[in-house]
Amino acid sequence: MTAGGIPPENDPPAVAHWNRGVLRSINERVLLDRVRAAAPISRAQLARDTGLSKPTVSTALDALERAGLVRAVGLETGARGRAALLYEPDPTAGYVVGIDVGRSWIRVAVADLDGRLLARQDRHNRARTSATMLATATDLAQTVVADAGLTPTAVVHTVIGCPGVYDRAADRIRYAVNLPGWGRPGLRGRMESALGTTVDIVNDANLAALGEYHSGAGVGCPLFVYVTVGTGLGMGIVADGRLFPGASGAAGEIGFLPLSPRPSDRVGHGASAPVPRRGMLEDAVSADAVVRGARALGMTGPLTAKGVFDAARRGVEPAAGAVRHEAQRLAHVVAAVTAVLDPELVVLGGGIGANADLLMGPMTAALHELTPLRPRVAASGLGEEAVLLGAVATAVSTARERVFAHHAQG
Amino acid sequence: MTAGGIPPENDPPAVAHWNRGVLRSINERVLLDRVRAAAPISRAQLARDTGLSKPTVSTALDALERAGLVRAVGLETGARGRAALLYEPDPTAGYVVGIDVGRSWIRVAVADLDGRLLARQDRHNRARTSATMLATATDLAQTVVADAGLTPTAVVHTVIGCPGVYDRAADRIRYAVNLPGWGRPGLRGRMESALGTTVDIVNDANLAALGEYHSGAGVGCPLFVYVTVGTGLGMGIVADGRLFPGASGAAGEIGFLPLSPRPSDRVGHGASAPVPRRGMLEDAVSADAVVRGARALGMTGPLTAKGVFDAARRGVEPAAGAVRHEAQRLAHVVAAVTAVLDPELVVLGGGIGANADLLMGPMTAALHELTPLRPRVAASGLGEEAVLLGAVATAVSTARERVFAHHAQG
DNA sequence: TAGTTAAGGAATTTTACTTTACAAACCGGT
DNA sequence: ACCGGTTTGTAAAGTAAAATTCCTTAACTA
Repeated sequence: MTAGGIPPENDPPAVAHWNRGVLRSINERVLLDRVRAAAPISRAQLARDTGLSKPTVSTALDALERAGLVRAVGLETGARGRAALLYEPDPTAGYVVGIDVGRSWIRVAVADLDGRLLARQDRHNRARTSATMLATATDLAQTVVADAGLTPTAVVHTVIGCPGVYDRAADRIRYAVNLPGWGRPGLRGRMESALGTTVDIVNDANLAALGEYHSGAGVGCPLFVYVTVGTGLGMGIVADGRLFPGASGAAGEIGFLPLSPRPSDRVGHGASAPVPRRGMLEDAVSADAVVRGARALGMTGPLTAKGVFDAARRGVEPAAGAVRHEAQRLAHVVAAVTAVLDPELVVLGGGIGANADLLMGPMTAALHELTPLRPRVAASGLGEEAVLLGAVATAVSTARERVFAHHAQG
Repeated sequence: MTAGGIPPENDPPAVAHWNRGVLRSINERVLLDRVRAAAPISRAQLARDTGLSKPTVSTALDALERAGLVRAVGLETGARGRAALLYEPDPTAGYVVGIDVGRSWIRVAVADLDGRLLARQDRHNRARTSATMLATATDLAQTVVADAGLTPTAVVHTVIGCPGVYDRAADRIRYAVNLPGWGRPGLRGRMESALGTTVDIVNDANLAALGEYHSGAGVGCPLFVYVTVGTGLGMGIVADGRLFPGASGAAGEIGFLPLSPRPSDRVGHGASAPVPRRGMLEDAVSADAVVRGARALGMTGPLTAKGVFDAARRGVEPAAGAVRHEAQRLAHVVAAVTAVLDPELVVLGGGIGANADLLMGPMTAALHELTPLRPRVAASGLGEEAVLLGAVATAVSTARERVFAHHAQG
């Protein structure tokens, strides 16, 4: 009959069934968002806020209540007319797990859909292989879920933060130099079957950035970057509340920033490179560099970056000099990022955020000499908690989507 | 009665009039997009593609046709059954003007809503004041509109590309060092009253990036940057087809990239700066730097960047060396951008794009030594036309939105 | 206790979609 | 030339969901 032997199934419509109750879903979504934003709130107020009619609000809210997404919370009394029934989002509609797999600590937290932490535990990360680290994390997660009095099936979603760039297509982590075996493919699938939830794996600096956006120094900021300096150098970019991941998830990997050619333009003769040597800025800015700088200025003995900062705080001059130099180098990093991205705000985390009292002043001064662009600069509001809180916040967002989608379609 | 003397106007609904025919608008929008994507196309095919029913498609398409947004274009004959009436977007529903105010040329083009150029003119930019430049541009625009046989009122929107960063809030251009008087506030208002259309003012590198996205080397690419090197250094970032403007519109101003500290970490004593001198990479990479490099390698006489490239193409060794050095420096710029943004593609324009045959090889080789990230690198597909075509393409997008919105709401 | 004000809900109308049915138009074959 | 097969476009009927209108209920106020 037709060309092929098998009658070709109609191509799936470019717009999947727009008309079967989609408007209803949209309205329910709008109402749920509004309840989240202005809880506790009455049906009548919702109608005024959204422009929907009262009957529509009522039926939609009934549906949301039956689905367990919102719940009545009390009566608004004291005003003139009839008392209003107030509603709020039901945080027990689902729970999430956030995990921070750091180089020395593994932290796990459980939260409800409001983002309230119900339980958490930290454990020293002594494992040095991918398998044991994964086992520690899942074990800890199960413990914490039990601590919160939840069954594992109540958990809707898990977000794991770790160093490196997770390549979703290949299901493996790239550029995670310090975690042996961590680059083996299939990580996500293993985590999902071990935890019994969906799992997202996200770079730790990116999660920290999202954490600062949701509850730290970057709350509500439409475009900011989170820069962390510690063992290495990392950055997360948050634009309009969402991560800017780059084409392969590697946006913000400023450890790969190259060292620029000398400003003096005196090129050598022939093939002698005008670039002094190839290398990454990471070596020049990370915690080790602070120690190296302090040694070069005459400090002796067993030194750590923290020790140098503490000494500088006590007024020890070589340490203070090393700190000033670190501020200079950091200013270069921030200036480079600023020239490319033009963020409104730069949040400093990691070791830098912890020593912002010393670094911020000279850093901003150096920055102002380097570029006419003037982003606000602030210290992290969450400190070491940033990654974990970011994981939880991201998981909550995803879980909210999923719970609503399940109600609307399933 | 209520608290305040003036009864407070109800807050505008958070969701602006969801009620009145929203679903209809959405469907009409979907249909119009589909007609644009697959013209010429029949009502029956539209129904199949969108998942809407045939009657719905018919009534919506009637509305679009009455509004002048689509038009019947012929009959599909030769197939099995009844001949189908075919529709296409009506490009005469509105027209746009694109203007490229460059340092030496002012270019103007008029296009219809399909983006087809109807007329264009270029004129040498001899003006050196803001006022005369503006007068030249508006004069040229009016001429070109007349050339196209249009009345000025047929033009819906104008987009102007120029150096610098347009600050929408302050209505003035910042960082446009080479255009005296161009930073005076009120530019947009003056242009709008002079041209009788709405006007957008956009950085020229950003427009070139959009041009490459719509019809150049970056067609359909979800994340790419356009880097232009000429008198200065500029960049535009396109993510998901839209410009990434940054917090103040200055994203991509890589002329402000700082020169990094020396990689050798030997900090000096006391306050002697570890940063050799403050300065911007722009000086080290722009066209002038090519000439300086060539002189340093022994070339004499009156030199231009173009001359150096031509000489290198003829095999003159000092020139070839200068080009290699330029490629090295350019690789540093690209590596820095890549570390921050992780683009899928880097499009090279301006003088670099014109000499991609010489630069691309050594540039990518140097890039691969600087970073493990490997963005694709390509030469501009539009050359000197990029800014103008980008202005037109952007104006077409805005005009399409506006024309449809006018039909849906007005 | 009566009056005022606002909330919630029922009945009705409006809008805009789908389904079903059908006439019109085109092709190919006899 | 004409007829069956096939597809397009439209008309009529049916349905989902929202708006409008109107009414009851509940709380505070005088």
